[in-house]
Parts: sequence; C-alpha cells; structure tokens
Amino acid sequence: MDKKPCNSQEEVEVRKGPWTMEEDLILINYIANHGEGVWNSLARSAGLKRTGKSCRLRWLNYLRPDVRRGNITAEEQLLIMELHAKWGNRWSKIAKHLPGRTDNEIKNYWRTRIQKHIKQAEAFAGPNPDHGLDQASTSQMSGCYPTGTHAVESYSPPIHPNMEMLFHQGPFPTAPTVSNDNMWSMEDLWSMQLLNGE
DNA sequence: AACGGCAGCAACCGCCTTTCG
DNA sequence: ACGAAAGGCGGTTGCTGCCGT
Repeated sequence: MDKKPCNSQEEVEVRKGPWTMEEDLILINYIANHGEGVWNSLARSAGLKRTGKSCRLRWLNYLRPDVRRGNITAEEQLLIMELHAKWGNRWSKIAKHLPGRTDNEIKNYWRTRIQKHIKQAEAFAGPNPDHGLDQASTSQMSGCYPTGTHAVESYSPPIHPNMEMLFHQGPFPTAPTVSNDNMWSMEDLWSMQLLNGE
C-alpha cells in the first residue's frame, strides 16, 4: 500500500501484524544476551524486520519475564478503578501500581469490561441524555469521577453508585476468561530461550 | 450444522515528551 | 539554544474465537 519503492539499500521491508514464535525467540534471546537498549538499533542488530517501537511493545506487553497476563483479580479491578478515578486514562501510570500488568492490558480491560458495565449501569439508572456515554471517550468518562485534585484518602465511590450495585451482583468475572491456550506459554518460550541462548 | 453478531485481545498509528548531539 | 531522533503514551483498528439464533 504505502510501501515506498525501495530506493535505498537500507530500506528493508518492515514486518507488521502478529509476531511469530521465531521472532519472539529472537527478541528474547537478543535481550537476554545484550539487554534492552536503543530499540531501533536493537531491532536491526537482532535481525528482526520490525520497527523498534514494535519490538519494544512486544517485549513490554508480552515477552518480559515478569509480565502477568490474564486473571485480573477483584483486588486489581478495584485498584484499577480507584486509580482511574484519580488519574483518568493514565494507563501507564496506573500500570505502575499493578506489578506485572501492562498499560495495554489495563487499557483493554477497562475498555472491554469495566466500561461496558458502567454503560449498563447508566442504562439501568435510566436514560440520561446529558451523559451521552456513547460519545464519551474514556478520557471523557474520567470526567465522571472526582479526578485530579481529589486524593485517594478522600476517595469516595470511584464509580457510579450503580456500579457498586453491579459489583454486589457480581458482574465482573473474578477470573476472566482470558486464556492463552492457543499460544505457547511464556514458560515454554523462556525455557526454549535458555536452551538456545545459554 | 451453518451463519451472524459480539466480545476480547494484540498490534499499529500518531502525537507528545524527553534526550542527545 | 536548537534540531533531530528515540521513547513513551493513549487511542484505534483488525483479527480471532465464542455464543446465540
């Protein structure tokens, strides 16, 4: 599509889309041996036809050994909502308070689960044209909360009262149906890396 | 059993900020 | 002090699998 007519010999084609197992292994191996560095040159040196950004994202969101995926606990849910009430869509900031969780995962979680339930709560409370949740982006949603100046100690319901009601009804899966069944586990990858690398 | 719609997740895109020369 | 490059972040999109009809 927007592929340039390759007029430079440095112009190697850039791969996009899902990462392959081989690419993952290359990246893991390279970082294990050389550590993280300048991502653009890392991608080149490792022989990956990916942008530095893509490598970084893959590493941070998926390949890091300390990354935890799936099974967001009820405690984590509450924390996410609490911090979101405080900071809005500052996902990376929120993620820092959830060890092993990535901003991307929290963002997805918020959008797919929590936001949905907020909508339901809104609907349950009755139509209110002023709220306009549909057009409310998540950032606007943060306006529903006592954001900014309110510190956590003054933290009162981070969510609509209806949300609390939903909580008691148990709308959130305490063990979300996230499953990695269809992919190799990180343990597999890391053990492979160990076999390959050292 | 097949089809259509929906939900969830991974990855990409573009903008903003930070760092380095 | 200025400009360029890289990193970081949030928003959005596309793909895949699941569920209901």
